[in-house]
Amino acid sequence: MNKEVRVRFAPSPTGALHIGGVRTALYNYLFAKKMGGKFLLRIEDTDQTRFVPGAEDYIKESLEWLGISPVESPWNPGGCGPYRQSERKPMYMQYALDLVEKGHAYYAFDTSEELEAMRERLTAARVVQPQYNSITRTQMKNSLTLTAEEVKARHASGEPYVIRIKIPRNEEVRLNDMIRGWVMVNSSTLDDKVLMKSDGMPTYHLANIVDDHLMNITHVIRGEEWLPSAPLHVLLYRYFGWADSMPQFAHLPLLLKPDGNGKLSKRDGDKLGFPVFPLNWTDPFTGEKSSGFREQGYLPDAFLNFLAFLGWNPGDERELFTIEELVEAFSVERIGKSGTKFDIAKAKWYNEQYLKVKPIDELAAFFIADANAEGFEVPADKTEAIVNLVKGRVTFPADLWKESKFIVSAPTEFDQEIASKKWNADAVKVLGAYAVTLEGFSGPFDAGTAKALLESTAETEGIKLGKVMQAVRLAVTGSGAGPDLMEVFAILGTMEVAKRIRFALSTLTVVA
RNA sequence: GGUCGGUUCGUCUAGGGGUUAGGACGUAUCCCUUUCACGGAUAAAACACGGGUUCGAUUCCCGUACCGACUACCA
Repeated sequence: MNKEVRVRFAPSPTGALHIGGVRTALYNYLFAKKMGGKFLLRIEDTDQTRFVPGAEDYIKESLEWLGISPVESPWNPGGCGPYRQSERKPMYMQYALDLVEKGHAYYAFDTSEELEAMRERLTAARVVQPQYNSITRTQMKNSLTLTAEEVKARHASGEPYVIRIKIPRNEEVRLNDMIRGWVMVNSSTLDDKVLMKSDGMPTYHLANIVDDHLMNITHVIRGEEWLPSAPLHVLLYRYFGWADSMPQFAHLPLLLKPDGNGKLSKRDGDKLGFPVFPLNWTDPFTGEKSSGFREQGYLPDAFLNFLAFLGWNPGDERELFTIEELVEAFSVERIGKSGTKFDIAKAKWYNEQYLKVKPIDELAAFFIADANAEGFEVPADKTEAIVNLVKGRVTFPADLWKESKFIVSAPTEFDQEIASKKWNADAVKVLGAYAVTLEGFSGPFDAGTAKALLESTAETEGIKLGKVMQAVRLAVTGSGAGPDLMEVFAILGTMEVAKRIRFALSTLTVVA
C-alpha cells in the first residue's frame, strides 16, 4: 500500500529524442519528485534493426541539460539492472514460456509471406479486421493447430518461430487510466500480438510488462499512442499473475503540429520553423542535421517551464515556475486530456522572461563569448553597462551581442532608407557643432550630460532637436532603431561619439 | 474501414448546472519613450452541432460532426 513510487522513462534509441519524449520524461520526473519516489530510465532497444549509434548518449545529455536525470539508468545503475533491454535478453524467454505453459500463449511458425497472404485473403473477403486472432489463428501454422509432434519436430529442426499471446475470444478488458478514467475494450478487437520475436528478442509488449514488474514500477506515464495497446498489457499482467501489483497507467495527450494536423514527429525536423529536438542532432546514417532548442538559445529552465505547460497547468494563474515549484505544484489530475498544439511563440516568450531575470554576469558571459567569437574584444568596464542596456530587447542570449555590436564596432555603413529621409542640412549642422562641443568637453560624461550638451547645441543652431534626432542616431549607430541613444553615448565616451559623427559627416551626403 | 481517445478565444488553458465564461501567448490601439524594444493600459477574440435531463445546460446523458492515436516479428 505504501509502496515507494517508481516511474520510468523508456525511450528507444532510434535517433534523437524528440520533444514529446522529453515532456513525457519531464512529467515522469515531476511525478516521482512530487511523490517522493524515484525516476528511472530504461533503454528499450529490443529492435536491433533500428538501433542508431549515439542515440543513447543523446538521451542522457538531453535530460542532463534540463536537469531531470534519472536516479537509475544504464549509466547509473540501481538495484534493478540491467537497464538496457538488449542486456536483459536472457530474462524474457522464461516468462513467455510460462505463458505458453499456462495456455495464454502459443508458438507460431508462419512466415512473413504467409502472414501477408493471410491479410490479403481477409481483406479480399472484406473482413473488417484482418488480423491474427481467435478466429484466424485456427487457419495458421501454430502450436494450436499443429500436433505436439509437429511442433516438436519444427523446434528440433531449428525452424524459426514466434510466441504469440492467445487473446480470449470475447472478454471485457478494462483499465482505470489516471487521466482518462475507465477505458473498456472487448478482447475480440485485440489481436494475438507477438510476444517473442524469431530473433529471440521480446517485443515491446512483453518486455515492458516484465521489466516494469521486475523494476517495481508503480505508475506508467507514457504517450497516448499506447492507449490502444494498454488492454493487451492489462491482460498480460493478469496472465502473469501480477494483477495485484499492476502499475497505474496515465496516458498523456499528444503534442500536435501547430497547423493541427497530426502529432509532432521526428521527421518534422526543422520543417515547421522550429526544432523538434532538445539538442542538435546529426543522423549518423544520412548525415542529415537537425537543430536543437539548446543550440537555438533556449535556456533549460525556460524550456522546461514551457514544456511543463504543454498539457498541464497548476490551476491558478501563475506562469513562471522553477523546477522546484513545478514539482511542488504538479499533479497528474491536472494533466489535460486533449492534444496540444506546439506554439513556438510561447516558447520564445518564456525564454525572454527567464533571460530578463538572469544575473548580469551570466548574461555578460554570453555577450563576451559571442563578441570574442567574432574577433572583438569588449572593454571589461563596459560589458555590464552594455548588457544592461540591451537585455530587455532580446529573446536569445545571442541577441545580446547582435543588439549591441554597433557599440563595440563603429558603423561603416548607414541605413540608406533612414539616411534618405532624415539626413538633411539641419542634421549636418547640429552634428558638426555637437562634435566640436564633445571634443572640447572634459569632465564626467553620462547620459544626462550627453543629452544636455546635445540640446544646447541644437538650441544654439536654432534647430529643434526632435527633427534631427534620427539623424544623430544614424550617424553614431548606423541604423534608425536601437537602445537609448544617450546611454549609448555615455558608454562610447565623448571622443568616440565625435569620431563617429565626423565619419558620418564625411560619408553621408545630403540629398535634396 | 475498425477500435480507442478527444473537442472552451487563432494558440495554451481556467471554470463548471444560474459567471459580465477568467488568465497567458499572439494580434490591435493608446500611454511611456525625441527611435525600436521593454513596461503599463485597453480592445477584439471561445463553450463544435443536434437532441434529451432540468425551472435553468457551456457544464450531466445520448447521438452527429470534426480532430487525433492505434491497427508490424517498431517502439
